[in-house]
Amino acid sequence: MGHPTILDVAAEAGVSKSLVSLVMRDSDRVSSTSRDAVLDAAKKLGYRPNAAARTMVRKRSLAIGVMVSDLHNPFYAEVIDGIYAAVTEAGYQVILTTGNRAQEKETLAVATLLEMRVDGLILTSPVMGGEAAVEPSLIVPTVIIGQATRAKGFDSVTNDDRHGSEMVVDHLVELGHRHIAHIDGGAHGSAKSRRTGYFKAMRRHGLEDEIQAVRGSFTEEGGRSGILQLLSGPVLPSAVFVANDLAAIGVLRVLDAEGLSVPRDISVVGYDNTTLAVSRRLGLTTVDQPRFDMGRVSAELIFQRLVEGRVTARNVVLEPKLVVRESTGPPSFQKNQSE
Amino acid sequence: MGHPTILDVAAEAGVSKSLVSLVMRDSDRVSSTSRDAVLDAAKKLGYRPNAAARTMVRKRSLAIGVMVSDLHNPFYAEVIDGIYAAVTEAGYQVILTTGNRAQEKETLAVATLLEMRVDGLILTSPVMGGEAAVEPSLIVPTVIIGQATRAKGFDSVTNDDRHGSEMVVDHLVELGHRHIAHIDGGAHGSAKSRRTGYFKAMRRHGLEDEIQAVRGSFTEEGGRSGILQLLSGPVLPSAVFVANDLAAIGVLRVLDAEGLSVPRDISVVGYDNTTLAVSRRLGLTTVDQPRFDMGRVSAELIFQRLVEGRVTARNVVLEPKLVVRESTGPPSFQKNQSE
DNA sequence: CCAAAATTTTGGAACGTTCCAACTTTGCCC
DNA sequence: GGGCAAAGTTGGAACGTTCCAAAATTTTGG
Repeated sequence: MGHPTILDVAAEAGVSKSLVSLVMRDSDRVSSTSRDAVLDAAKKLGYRPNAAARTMVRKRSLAIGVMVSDLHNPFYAEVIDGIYAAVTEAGYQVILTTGNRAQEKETLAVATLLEMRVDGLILTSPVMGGEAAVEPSLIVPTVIIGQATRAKGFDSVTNDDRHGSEMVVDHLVELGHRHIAHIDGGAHGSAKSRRTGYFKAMRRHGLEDEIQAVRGSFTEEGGRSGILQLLSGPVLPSAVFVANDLAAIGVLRVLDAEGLSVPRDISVVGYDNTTLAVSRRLGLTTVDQPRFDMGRVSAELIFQRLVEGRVTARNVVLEPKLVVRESTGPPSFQKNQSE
Repeated sequence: MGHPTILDVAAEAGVSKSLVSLVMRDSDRVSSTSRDAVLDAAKKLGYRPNAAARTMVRKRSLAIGVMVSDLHNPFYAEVIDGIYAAVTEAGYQVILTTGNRAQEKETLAVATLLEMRVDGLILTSPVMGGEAAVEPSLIVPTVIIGQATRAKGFDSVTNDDRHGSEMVVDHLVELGHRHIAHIDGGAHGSAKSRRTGYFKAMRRHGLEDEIQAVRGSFTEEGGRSGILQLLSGPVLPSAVFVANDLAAIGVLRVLDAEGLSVPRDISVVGYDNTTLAVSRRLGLTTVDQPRFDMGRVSAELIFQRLVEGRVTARNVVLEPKLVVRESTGPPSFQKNQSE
């Protein structure tokens, strides 16, 4: 036969099913005699509560569902750590699914979680965009990580991309750079904010004439094509701010092949502080998003709705942090003169 | 009110609950008139099946649970891709939990899956070891990935670590190396097999006198301490085979700091072919485990038990593949003379 | 147009748990 | 030692679905 049930345990222990249920839920209104008898019987039979039955009668699962957009990107691992921390502290469980960066699979992954009747839903940078989360959010508290949104009904947690970019420019200016180029991440939401931050900071430093932004993407290839475009221009910038670490790696590869030395000939900065950035030989100066906190806060937002009954949407923006490594340094004189 | 039920849909569509159930399960013995009416009603109400109720009455969940030991390690992402491929093809769903490399959290993660009544269980290199899987496997088909085991009752999928190591030594010998050292991965299961493969291949090439194995671990620090030990010896080996890529990165960092050039002064090989290995400037020669296939085969093993009724345990060993990059080359003459 | 066959639809039981109100037992106090 | 409160225990209803046997409807064929 299959799994033993609460009734099997009750029979074995010589008590009623209700009492077994109480013991399993750790009630304090059970005599220690009965408790021991029940626990012994449960152990003997290898009893394991049936979450499906519990979920059905309680009308909640005590589980938070997380749709991870891309398991290959180590960025999310730490976000999930933060989610786990807050969720388990609240006595809930975490269930993960993944959408593999494909819209249709994401929808499926979310559907799976909703059918399981998770009590809350966290979506990490869904490709399907904020809009697709509106429907789930009608049913269950929903948080989107990494995608600011004006859509009502659900919460979001992001880092301040604009400010992060400004910090990058500030850092480079402080080192003495003036001609600072930007390879952007495309039309994506946070790519746009990073680009805006770059523009804003350049202007603030009175460097509007030095602004040079080329189109790229959040991939290695995006960085590669961006830097090739810059290299083909009349003047090489003394520093490049690339939309993310992955693209920055593409830039470094090209510079390496061209025989240009970093940071002597040109400084390079990324964004995200992924493990790629700390890779050997040359550490990449980059911007660190508070990943753990982003996860933790997301879970907390859910419990605010679940426990405290909050109903108005909240968009939490966390501060990123500049991480200076060896890929940035003062500009060389030759470069400045060639201007 | 909360989620609409099958009864709400039935009332809306003017049919019985049984008919709604039939439509939801895509039965072909439903008139198209009724089908349309039901689907319209379901859409209008935003009906979503309740997996808990379904699981309870059907006594199976149509879900395969996967305990991922470490989300930070990109190694597992591709394994999970393989699992997804096979599982979704079979019409099942994948549910993930993670144990974060902590025995107690792993147990919890597995318990969560078992309480959800998953129909199959896949554990990726559990720290808790094979033994802890014996109990679950009594209840549900269980596969362990990355840990060969003689324990009965569950299946396992591993790569042939021993053979992989032999290929590394063969490659180095072919390049002309004789003094090949090994930094091992500790007492772990696959670390032992990799070590054994190294010994075996060295003997096969008549290089037993050149054998030099030092203790390390599957971490960057393990590689670092291992190479420092070798550097402090009287003679530097002309090649080092490190237990995994992460540790190999540690080795490269130290060599870099010491001003030693790879592969001119010394060749370095890793294991696992993680993204670390393809990182910029210097590609790491390493051994690629067929990760996708490991995942796919794991899922298939489960379905063999579930569908075909297989009961005897199977331990599948897949062939790894040597990936030659720039971190290996012929030994320099000086090094050989210094012998 | 009728009977038989085929197709479509239906209500009730079951799944394993929690909740609740009610029942039984124990402990306490005068 | 009797009464009362507190503590401990209990059975039945409910949760939302699937399964099943049976009922209702439609189609077929003579």
